[in-house]
Amino acid sequence: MEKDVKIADLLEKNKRPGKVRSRKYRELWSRPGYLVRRLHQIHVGLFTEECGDEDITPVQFGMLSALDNDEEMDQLTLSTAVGVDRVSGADVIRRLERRGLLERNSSEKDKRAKLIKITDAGKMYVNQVSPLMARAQAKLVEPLTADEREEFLRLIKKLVDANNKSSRAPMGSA
Amino acid sequence: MEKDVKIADLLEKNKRPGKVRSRKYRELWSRPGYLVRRLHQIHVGLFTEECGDEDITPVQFGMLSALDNDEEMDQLTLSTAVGVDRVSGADVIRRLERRGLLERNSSEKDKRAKLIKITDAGKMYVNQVSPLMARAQAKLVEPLTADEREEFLRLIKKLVDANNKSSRAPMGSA
DNA sequence: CCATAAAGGGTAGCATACTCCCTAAAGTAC
DNA sequence: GTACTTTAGGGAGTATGCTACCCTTTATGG
Repeated sequence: MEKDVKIADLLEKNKRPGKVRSRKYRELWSRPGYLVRRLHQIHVGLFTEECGDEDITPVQFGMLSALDNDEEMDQLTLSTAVGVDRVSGADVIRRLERRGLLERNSSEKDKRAKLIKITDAGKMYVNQVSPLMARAQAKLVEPLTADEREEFLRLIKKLVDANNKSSRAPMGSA
Repeated sequence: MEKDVKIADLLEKNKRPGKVRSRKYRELWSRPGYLVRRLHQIHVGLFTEECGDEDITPVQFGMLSALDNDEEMDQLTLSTAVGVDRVSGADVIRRLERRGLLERNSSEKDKRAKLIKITDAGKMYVNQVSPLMARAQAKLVEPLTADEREEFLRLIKKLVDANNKSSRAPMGSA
């Protein structure tokens, strides 16, 4: 019954951890998604290193940046512009409101909506933190040559643009 | 007093939202860190789309992958290998243990350590989900040409390698 | 006008990903 | 061997980023 044995072996092999799968993404560091997650962690680390004394996070600063042109918008519009879903966005807004960096007022025209506006304190805060944020951004891509940096930014923009719909919080503007 | 007015204007301008700061990272989509965060969200979205029915997340799958060679390691070593800090790692381990995909036993040699080992169920699970994971990885970089994909992976690996120390959870292997 | 659908928002709950502070065990110095 | 430091882990607390469900208001179709 040599044949049966071979079939059993094949079945067994199919379940083994060492099963020969598509080699392509076998190692963690060969998985694009893994590398993106790691680079995101690194960015948060660099941002915190530069701006941590100011007690602010990348998303919070992104939101203040989006408001820094004095436009007033509802929570959903703001969240979409920053690229977070409305629930996370509402959390961030609450924290920034608590610190007096933005205002949250009920809309007259649409009683459902809460309109968000940056405060003077928020504007000054953005001006104060901007250079630190810029330094964190620069550090992130510093290991690349100027040419590589340009190419990297082109490629990642292409990926974000093309895949935008795959995220629950698609970018609004850009 | 025209002069005074001008100075006041300058001071005011310095606080204005529209103050001319370094233009480089003024727009959200020009900030590398912002693009990385968005691409990370997109990857999680794609992964969930492909593997969501299996009730698993990228980090959980990464951890099972790291254990899939039957090596036994303590929680810290495992967390480091996967690129998360020990607290997040312990959380993930707890959830995977609850589902019977890995085992967590106190070490004899070092009474502080908990040794983690993948179970047979875990190994079969990895084999089952691997093709779905691979599809999510492929989709993430699909918008690029083959050449661009290669270059993108080279550049992001370079960034992760060079900045590894900036993250709280530096990669162990790779 | 009225029923229904869509949109803005809220709460609850879960999963990463950290912080800080604590305990216990192991290693090191003297 | 005793004191000091380091290491593995636990617990509490915070921030992002989701899902799911519910309520209210607005818009739409007849």
